[in-house]
Amino acid sequence: MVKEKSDKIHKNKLIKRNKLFDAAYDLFLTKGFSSTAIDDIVKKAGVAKGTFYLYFKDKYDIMDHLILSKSSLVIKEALQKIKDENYNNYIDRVISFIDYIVEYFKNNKMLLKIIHKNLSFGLFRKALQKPEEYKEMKEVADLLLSSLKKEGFSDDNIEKILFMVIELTGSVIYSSIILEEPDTIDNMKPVLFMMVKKMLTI
Amino acid sequence: MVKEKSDKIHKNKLIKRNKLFDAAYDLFLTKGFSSTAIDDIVKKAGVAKGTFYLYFKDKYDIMDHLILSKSSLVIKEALQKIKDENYNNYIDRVISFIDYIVEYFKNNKMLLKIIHKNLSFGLFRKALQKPEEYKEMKEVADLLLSSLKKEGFSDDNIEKILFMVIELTGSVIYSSIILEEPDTIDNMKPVLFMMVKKMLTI
Amino acid sequence: MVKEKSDKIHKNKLIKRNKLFDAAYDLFLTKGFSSTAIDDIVKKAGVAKGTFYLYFKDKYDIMDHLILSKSSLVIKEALQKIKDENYNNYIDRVISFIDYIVEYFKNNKMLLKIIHKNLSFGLFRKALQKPEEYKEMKEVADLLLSSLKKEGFSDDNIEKILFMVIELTGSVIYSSIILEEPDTIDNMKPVLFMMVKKMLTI
Amino acid sequence: MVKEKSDKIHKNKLIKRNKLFDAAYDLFLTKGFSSTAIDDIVKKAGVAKGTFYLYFKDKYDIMDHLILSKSSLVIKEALQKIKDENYNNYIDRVISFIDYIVEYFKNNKMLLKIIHKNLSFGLFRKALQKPEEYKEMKEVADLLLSSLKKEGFSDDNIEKILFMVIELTGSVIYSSIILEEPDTIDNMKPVLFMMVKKMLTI
DNA sequence: GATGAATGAGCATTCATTCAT
DNA sequence: CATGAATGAATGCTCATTCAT
Repeated sequence: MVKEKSDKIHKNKLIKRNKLFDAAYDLFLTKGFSSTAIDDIVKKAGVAKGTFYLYFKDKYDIMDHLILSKSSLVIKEALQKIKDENYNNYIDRVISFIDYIVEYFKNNKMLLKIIHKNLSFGLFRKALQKPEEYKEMKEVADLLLSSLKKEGFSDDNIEKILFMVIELTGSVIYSSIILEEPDTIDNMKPVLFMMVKKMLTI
Repeated sequence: MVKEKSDKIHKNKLIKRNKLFDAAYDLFLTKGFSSTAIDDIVKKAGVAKGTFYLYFKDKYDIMDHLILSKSSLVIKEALQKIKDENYNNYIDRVISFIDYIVEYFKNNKMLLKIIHKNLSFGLFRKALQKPEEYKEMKEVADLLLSSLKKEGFSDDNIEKILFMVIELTGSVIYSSIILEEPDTIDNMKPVLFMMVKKMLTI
Repeated sequence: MVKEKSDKIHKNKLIKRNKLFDAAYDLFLTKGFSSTAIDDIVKKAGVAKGTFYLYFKDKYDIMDHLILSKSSLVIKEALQKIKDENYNNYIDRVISFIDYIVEYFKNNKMLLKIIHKNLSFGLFRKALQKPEEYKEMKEVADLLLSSLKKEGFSDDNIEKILFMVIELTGSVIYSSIILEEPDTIDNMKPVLFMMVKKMLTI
Repeated sequence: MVKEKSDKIHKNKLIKRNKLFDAAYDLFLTKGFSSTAIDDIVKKAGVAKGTFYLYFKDKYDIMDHLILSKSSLVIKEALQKIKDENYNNYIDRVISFIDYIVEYFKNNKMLLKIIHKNLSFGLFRKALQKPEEYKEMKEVADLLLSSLKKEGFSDDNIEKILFMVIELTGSVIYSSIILEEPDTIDNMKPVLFMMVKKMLTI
């Protein structure tokens, strides 16, 4: 009886939190981050202003959670894809991984605009640090790292190189999709892949 | 006589503009951009509030000019350096260019923080588009581009590759100097150079 | 219990709104509209600045409400008077109605200054459009309209003529009371009544 | 020699003043009075800001001159028209006078918006008080007044009645042309004429 | 007379945060 | 847990006016 009740309460709490989360996501996408006031979020979520502060510290807090959640999703999907495809070649795996992310953001420009240059290694690392939630991710990520290790890259360098690949990818994706600078993403992709291949070849 | 007069006025205007410029620079460095109010800037510059709006549209406007001015300076110096050194090898030239910039920002962390990830190709291009002011820069930049061309890179790819080199460099510099992520800049440098060499080798 | 609570809150809100309303009225009367800052209003009302925007959109909004409220009051009283007096003659009714308004503003020059030429048909109509609040007004107004109709005025013309009578009265009241132009109100009144009688005679 | 010179200077002064005048007129018409800054006026006029203050006290000053100038023009034209037409009947003369003004503002809504309810007797009187400039106007106005006098109106009442006719006309013109309230000007005109006739009939 | 750079008071408006209910 | 009225500091921006040249 008591357990049921607390479950219900817990569920209700989660519902409110999610309502805020979704409302914020929608508003950040449509109005942009800085133009979205907490007032807007709570109104859209249908809760009182004070309630917001029960679940999040401030606008930046909910934004951080949003970026983490949305980016983790993409990365998760991308990792799942290369897990499913079973490439022999580790480079093809990375390229496929990158390709998935590129295509994802081609279709989600607004999200890309928001998470902007936060699409970075730091995020990647953060995602990997929540082991409970990202067990499977970690698993696949390790696969990638061990592949590179097998190829003869030094332990020290593997992480750094992966970091650079991710940063480069993030930069190109943002710049070419949002600004078409220096060219469209479709024209950049072959060059990007070429560069990534070079970077990952010993 | 008349000319002298207008010269003096013109000079005075330049002085005021620079006062605002310098004040804003100092404040952005110490307090950060978003914590700096226009009130702070004019107080530090010793001019009236309205004067600010005589020279700049708003805080973002002065920031843009600041980023462009400060970054141009670094790039100019770096280009001058590789011009002076007369390398035979075009890759060495690029590496030397990057090295200068890395070292510069190692000693100017606050500036780096401010111009953040604006240290990018877009900026580079902007600087090159002010021909009157950046004649020498253009000259050396062309040298670099022609070197790559000579090496057999296709016209189409040269710009894209250079873009990626710059973006990667910018990302690594920012991340490693400010966040020491994934490692310190000194530990990242050799790997960065390695990657850049790979990217620029046909 | 719950009802009591919400009643209390509702009451408090009304009190705050009225405080702002009264403060604005006082200030508009003494300092004039354009010289009154929102700062002045909230200071006088003893509430925070933000509170103002909880109840009114801006200075013009509170002004509109003020004009409507104050003018409705006068019109209401004037209508009540002619209702009480039970004239046989419809023209005497109108004259009496006008006379009440003239005398009212003779004793409230400051209010007249504020509502200026807003004392017009538009206002009159606005007031009549809030049926819940102005049921009695509507009732008496209809009496007036039907009187004119009975006299043989065409339906189409009744409204127009009434409009003109009101506009003329408003103009004369403002001009003669505030500017004594072209003469004092006491000297204008007989001529005004004469004109109104002519206008309402078929 | 000296005279020529001062003539030229005087001419130049007049040119500048007129430039400001025309610029202000254009801007008030297009942007509205309160949205027009002195900055806008001087920029459009092609003179320096300080120059404005050489000719006008402030924005209200130039506005007053504008209203007087533009309204005088209309009234002058209307008076000229009834002078030319040589009606026997004084009422027809007044009706024709009003008709001219109505038609004028039907085609100059923007001007009407600006001079708003300033189209009043006060203005009429002001115009008549500048004898040098408005000699002809005075002449025709006197014709009108004497006509009414001849009809048996008492000296005292003539001015008051004329005042009311003008005020009523102004109100109806503004309300019906700008707001179409309570009806369009074309529907209001016959009723207005009817009322005016009644007011002017002994 | 003419200029236009400089001024700075003045003001509306926003919005994160609190807290009594 | 939830509410939402109240707060008031913070701040960008305008614009009439002045005055040295």
